[in-house]
Amino acid sequence: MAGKGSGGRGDQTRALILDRALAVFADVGYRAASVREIAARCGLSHPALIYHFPTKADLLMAVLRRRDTPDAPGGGMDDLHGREVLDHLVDTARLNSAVPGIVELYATLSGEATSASHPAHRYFQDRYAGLLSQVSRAYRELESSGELRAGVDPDLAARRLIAVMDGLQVQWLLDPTVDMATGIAAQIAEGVVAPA
Amino acid sequence: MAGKGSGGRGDQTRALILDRALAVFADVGYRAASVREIAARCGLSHPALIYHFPTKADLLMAVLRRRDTPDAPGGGMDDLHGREVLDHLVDTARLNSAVPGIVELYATLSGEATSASHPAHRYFQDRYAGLLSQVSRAYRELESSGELRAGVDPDLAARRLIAVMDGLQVQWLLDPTVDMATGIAAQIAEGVVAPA
DNA sequence: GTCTATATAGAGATAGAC
DNA sequence: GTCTATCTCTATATAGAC
Repeated sequence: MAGKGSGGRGDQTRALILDRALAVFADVGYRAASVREIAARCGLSHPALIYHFPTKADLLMAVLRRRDTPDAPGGGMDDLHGREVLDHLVDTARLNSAVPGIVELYATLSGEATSASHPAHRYFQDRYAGLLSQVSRAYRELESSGELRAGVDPDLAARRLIAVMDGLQVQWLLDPTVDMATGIAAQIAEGVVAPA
Repeated sequence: MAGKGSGGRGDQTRALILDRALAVFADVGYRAASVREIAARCGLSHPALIYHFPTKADLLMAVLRRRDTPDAPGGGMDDLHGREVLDHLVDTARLNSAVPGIVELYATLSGEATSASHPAHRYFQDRYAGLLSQVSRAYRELESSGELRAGVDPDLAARRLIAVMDGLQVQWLLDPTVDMATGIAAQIAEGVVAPA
C-alpha cells in the first residue's frame, strides 16, 4: 500500500529533493540549473531524482507550489482587511529575509519567467494577478475608510507596492545592507493617512 | 590600416552581433543563451562570432556597455537637478517601452546577476550604486528646496523609486497593459509637494 | 526506490584552411 | 573575416539491472 506519495521513504526523499532544488534554482535560475547537480546534492543519481519528478519543469513547479502555503504572499490574506493586508506584507518580507533561498528564488525566476517559453511563465502571471487583487482590495478598503492619501489611485498604489517589494529584493541580493521590510513599510506609510 | 575596430566591415558585423545578442539575452537570459544561436541569427558560424568576441561573457558585457550611453538611466544625469532627474526617469521608461528587448534584457539579467558567479554581477552592483547616488542626490535637492513631503527619507525614497521602476518592468513584461511611465510618475508625485 | 550505463543532443572553445 | 571540422564537457532523459 505504501505507494508513491503516501508517507514512506519516498516522501522523505521528495522533500529532500525539493529543498535542495530550491537552493539550486535560487542560485542559478531554472534554465542554468541541472538535474544532476540537484541530485548530487541529495546524494542521489539523477535517474533516482527523475523517478520522483519526471522532468525538470515538473520539479520547478513542485518547488514553487510547495511555497504556496497559507502564509505566503497572496495566500492566506483573504481574512485580512485594509491595513492588516499591508502589514502582513511587511511581516512576510521580514520573514523571507531570514530564510536563505526564498528571495533569491523569486527574484531570479520572476525575471527569467518573463519569457513566454519559460515553464513558470503562467505561474508568475497568475501569482501577480492574485497578489494584485488582494493588495488592490486592501487599498480600496483604506480609501473607503478615509485612510488613503488624497490623489492616490488604489489600483496603481497596489501595483507600485508590489513593484517595491520585488525591486527591493533585487537590491538586497546585490547589497545585503538594504533593509527590505523598512522600505516596504515606508512605501505603505507614504500612501496612507491617519484614520478619520 | 583597417584593423579590428577601425570602421570597416568588421565594425558592421560587430554592431549586428550586438543587436542580435541583445535580443537573445533579453529573451532567455545569459546562461541559457547560446553563442551558436546568436551567430545563426546573424548568418554567421559561431567561430566567426567568437572571432569578434572571444567569450560569451565578453559578448554580454559588450551588449551592456553599449547601452551605457549618456541617455541611459544613471548616465547623463549629472547636469540635471531635483525634479529634472526624476522626470528624466519617467521619460526613459516611456522610451524604453518602445524599444523591444531593452526592458526584457535588464529585467532578465538583473535577477540572474544576483548570483555572485554571474559575469554581470559586478556590473549590476555598480549600476545600482550609480543610479542610487543620482536619485538620492535629486531627492536631497528637493528636500533642501522644501519640495519633499514631510517624513520622507531621501535615500530610502530613492531606493523605492528605483525598485518601482524595476518591479513595474517585470509586471509589464508579464502583462503588457501595465503602464510603467504612469506608475513611475505616480510614485514620484506621492513623495513630492508643490514648491514653497 | 535507486543504481550503472547509455542514447542523444547541445554547449563553449580551438585548429587550421581559405 | 569567415569557414568546416573537431575537442571536450555537460545537459535531459531512458533502459534495464538489482
